[in-house]
Amino acid sequence: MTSPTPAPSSARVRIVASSQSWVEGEAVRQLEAVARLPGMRLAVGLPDIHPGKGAPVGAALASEGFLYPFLVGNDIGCGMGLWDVELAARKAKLERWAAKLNLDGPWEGNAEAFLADQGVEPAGFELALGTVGGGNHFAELQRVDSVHDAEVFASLGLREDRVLMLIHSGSRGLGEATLRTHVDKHGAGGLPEDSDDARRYLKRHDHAVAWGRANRALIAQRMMDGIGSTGRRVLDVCHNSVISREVDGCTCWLHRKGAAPSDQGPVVIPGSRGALSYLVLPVGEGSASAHSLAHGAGRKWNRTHARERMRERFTAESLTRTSFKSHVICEDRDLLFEEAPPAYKPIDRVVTDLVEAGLVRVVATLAPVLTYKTRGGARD
DNA sequence: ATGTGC
Repeated sequence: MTSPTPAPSSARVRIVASSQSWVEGEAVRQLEAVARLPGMRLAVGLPDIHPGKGAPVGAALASEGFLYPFLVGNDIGCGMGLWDVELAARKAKLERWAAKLNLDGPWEGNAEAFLADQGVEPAGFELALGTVGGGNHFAELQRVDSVHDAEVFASLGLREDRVLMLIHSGSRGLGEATLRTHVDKHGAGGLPEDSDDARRYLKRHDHAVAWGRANRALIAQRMMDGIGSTGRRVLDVCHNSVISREVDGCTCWLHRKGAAPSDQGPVVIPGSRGALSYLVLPVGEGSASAHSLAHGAGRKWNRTHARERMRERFTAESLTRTSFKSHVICEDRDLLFEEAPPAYKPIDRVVTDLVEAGLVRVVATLAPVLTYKTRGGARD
C-alpha cells in the first residue's frame, strides 16, 4: 500500500478540547477535510464538536475569498435566546403547564404583522413562525441553579428567584430552502465572494438569520402566553451562520456551524434536556478560537444509535421526567429517545474545557423546569 | 435540520 500523500492545507486546525473531552475521530477527520477547502485559513473545533453531514457540528471556519453554504447547513439562523420571565420560580405551575401547553400548530395571530414589528420581511414560511421544529430544538422554562458571578448576573437584570426561558430554534423551512437553492446548483462547492450567486445566497441567508431570531421571539411569546406571563429578552445569539469578519488580521468569511459567538456578550450553553445550562461570559481576545464557543453539549451517540440503546433501557414515559424533576413534553417517541440525556456529552466537561482554554467565565447555571419539544408526531 | 424521502 502506498503511503498517503498529505493534501496541501493552508488552514490552521485547532481543536479546543482537553484530553478529558471525548471527540469522535470522524469529527476530527471532517474538520481536517473542510480545512483543505480553497481559501480556508482557520478551522476551529469547539469541545462539543461531533460529526455532521459532510461538515462537523461545533466548528468555526474562516475562509478568504470564498464562502461555503454547506458548512452552515440547512438551519441557517438557528440559535439560542434567553428570556427573563415575570414570574417567581416558586410559583411555577408545573403540572398544569405540562398538561396544557401546546405550541405545535401555526400561531393564531398575524405572523406578517409580528415580523413587521421585528423589522423582518415575510419569507413565505409564516405558517411555521412561532413553532419550535424538530431535532434538538426546544423551548425550556428554567430556574437558577447557582450564581457564580453575581455582578454580571445582576448586570443582566437577572434575579435568582425568577423563571428563565431558553429557546433553541431556527429558520424552519426558510433556511432549508435557502441551502437547497444553492446546493441544487453548486453542491458542496464554494462561492467566490464577488459572484452574483454569493450575493444572492447572502441576502437570503441574512433574511433567514433575522427570521430565525423573530421565530425565537414568537416562540417565547407563545410560551409566555401559555403560562399567563410576560417577559424580557436577555440575549439572543445565532450559532449557524456565515458573516464577514476580521479573524487574525484577515477579512474572512466566518462560518459558524453549531458555534456560538464569543463577540456578542453573554451566551447560554445548554446541556441535554436533563442537564444544566450554563450562562457564560466570553473573555479574552478570541481570534485563536475564531471568536466562537461551543453551542451545547454535543452529541455522543448519533440518532439511530441513541434510539436503539435508549429503547433497550428506558420506557418513553420515564424519559418525560428528568433527574431535576423537570417535565419533558415530547410526544414523538423516537425523538424522545434520540434526545435523551445519555445521547449527549456531559455539559460540565464542555464548559470546563472552555474555561480552561481561557474563553469564558461561568456566570450562572440554570436547571430545567419544563422542556417543550412537541405534542405531536408520535411514531410508534 | 426539513410544510421531512423510498
